Amino acid sequence: MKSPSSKTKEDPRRRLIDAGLEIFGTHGFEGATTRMLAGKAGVNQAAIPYYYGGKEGLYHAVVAYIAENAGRFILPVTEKITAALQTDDLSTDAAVGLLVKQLSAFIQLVGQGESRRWGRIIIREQMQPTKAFDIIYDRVIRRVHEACAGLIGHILQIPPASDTAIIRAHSVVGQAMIFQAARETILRRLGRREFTFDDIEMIRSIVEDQIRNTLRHSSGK
Amino acid sequence: MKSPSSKTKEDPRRRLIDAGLEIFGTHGFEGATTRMLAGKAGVNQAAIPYYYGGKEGLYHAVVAYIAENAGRFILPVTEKITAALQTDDLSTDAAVGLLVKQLSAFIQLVGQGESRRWGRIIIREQMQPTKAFDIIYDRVIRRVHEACAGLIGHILQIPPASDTAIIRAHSVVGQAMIFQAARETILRRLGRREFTFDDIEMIRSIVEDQIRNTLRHSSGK
DNA sequence: GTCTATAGTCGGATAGAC
DNA sequence: GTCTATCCGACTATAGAC
Repeated sequence: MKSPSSKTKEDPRRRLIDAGLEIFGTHGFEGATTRMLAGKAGVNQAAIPYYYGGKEGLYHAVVAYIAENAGRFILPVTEKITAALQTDDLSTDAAVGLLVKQLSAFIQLVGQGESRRWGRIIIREQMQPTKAFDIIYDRVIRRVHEACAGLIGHILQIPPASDTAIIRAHSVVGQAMIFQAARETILRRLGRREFTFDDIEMIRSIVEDQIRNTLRHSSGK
Repeated sequence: MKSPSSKTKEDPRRRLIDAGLEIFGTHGFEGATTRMLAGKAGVNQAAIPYYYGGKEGLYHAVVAYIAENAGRFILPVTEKITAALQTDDLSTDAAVGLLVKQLSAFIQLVGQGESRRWGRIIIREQMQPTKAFDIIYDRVIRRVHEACAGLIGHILQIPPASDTAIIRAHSVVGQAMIFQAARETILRRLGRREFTFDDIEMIRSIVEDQIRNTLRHSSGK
């Protein structure tokens, strides 16, 4: 079974993206070499300039790929939140529930083994945004953060664009992100090589705990 | 005033460390070049192999320098905690207070402008530990985490080496670390180029809030 | 102790065969 | 569309003048 003019074995473009997730994640953009990338993908080194115009073009394609996949997973919840915030008859409990739901989705995303590959790319971009960061920031990160800040503003009855709401939103989202950024340290402390299902569930429940307890007992400050 | 045989203008070793903080922080170990490092330090490129045996030797020296400075700042509180945990007549309120104090020290450390330079180095090492990570892990990170897990174990009346205590400790410390890791994103959301004093104080108070509310209302789970 | 010069390797992109 | 071969610049480390 081989279609006439589509894929002979598998699209080299796709394989380069896959290799990029691994290699850029491990070595960073500067540390990655086109030879590593081509080797991992099982294609020729000259294929990178050919298909993506160069190393940087491949990198941008990789980040866009990450944005699309992460977005497909968590943006549905985000959109539900945006809609709920516009109805104006959203109870505090419901808002807290939505926040927990958004964070749970995020933790699930971060918890799955695959995220090890692309997570490092995103954390690096968070530390030092390049042109590639705009791609994922506009498509995913900003939307999720605005939704969370919106919910927090609603719960604490403060403006969603206030510094307080923004910083609290980062604090909440950060709790989940940290298990991505400090993954190796945490695993070292736990004496494991990989998170178990129970670990993920425990992280989820701790974050839920912190959301519920913190937001319930805080005045808007 | 110039001592007979010590420093002519300023120790080139010191200047290389200083350049290393900046350059390794910006480009990572692989992305940094000896020419960048030497240029920033205002010394000759050959000075790096001469003084530190090579690029990697300089990198290790930089990480050791970070460990020492960060340790000088936060380990005093850590040691106070370790001592308090051994007395066995530590009240829950006092334990919570110590945890807040440890985190406040950490946030202050992370909040100061200088941390922008070395913070990225440490985050990178957390994501992908190299030999250099052992230096700062053993001297600082492990101690702080063990102290925090100890306090949390005490407060929640669970073993300090349990997965729950360890993960909760990471969750708490992570809340502060995220303002380092996601610094650029948060500043982008806030529309600033640098954290203000008020920002740092707000972060500190939010973390304190979360510690007090979460640990007070949680059963050990 | 600090410099210049250079050796030897490896980087990304390109030319051109097939 | 995929390969080999290669250009040329940049890399780290070293040799040796001063």
